[in-house]
Amino acid sequence: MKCLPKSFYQRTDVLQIARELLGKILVTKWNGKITAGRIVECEAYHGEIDRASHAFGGRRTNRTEVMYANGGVAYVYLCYGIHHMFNVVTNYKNIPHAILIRALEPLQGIDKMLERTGKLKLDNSLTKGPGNISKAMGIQTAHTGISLMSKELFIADDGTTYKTKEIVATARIGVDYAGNDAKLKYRFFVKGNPYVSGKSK
DNA sequence: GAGTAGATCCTCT
DNA sequence: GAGGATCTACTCA
Repeated sequence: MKCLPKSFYQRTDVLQIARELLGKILVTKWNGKITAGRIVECEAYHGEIDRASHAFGGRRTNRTEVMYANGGVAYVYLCYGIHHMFNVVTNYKNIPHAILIRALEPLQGIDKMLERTGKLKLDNSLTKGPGNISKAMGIQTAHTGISLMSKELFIADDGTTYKTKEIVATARIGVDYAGNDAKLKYRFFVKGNPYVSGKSK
């Protein structure tokens, strides 16, 4: 199992990277407590030309600044005042591409995840949906901008890959406001995996 | 099982 | 001052 190199993130095709992220392992290690989960669902955000992206039209503010950094860092922000959302920044400097991690399959530190989320036992909802992932992994907005190759937070590769036919591409969730861009098939997930987030609203 | 409302706060206008 | 890349619980059927 090895940590993904900078060259994985610093590529121009965010859709390709999103596909390849499926099967990779997201690891956090706060205060020596390891939690890890396999990525089974994610969404690509296509920078300035994507109406659903925070950086649409070249919007550059304190919040989105980290998306303009070189690929390989975390972008975490608060949504609806409650949910912390974890994104992977990709591509090169000044190109605000990002991938939202939407679902994980828990692998390590499950007891820790249960403790953080206040749940009593493991079920499909533990790491289903971006808000739940951040909660279970202990990720907060304070972690925005940190490297994905650091000791506390990184994405690893254990050789797992999914075949093209095991990966499904659909429209993204919760971005109806984005007009035609809401129909883009930028959401990828592993077919039949029970941790993939369910119905959209 | 399906639909809806409420939580709750940071960010940008 | 408004609204959002969401989730959960509760109502109603």
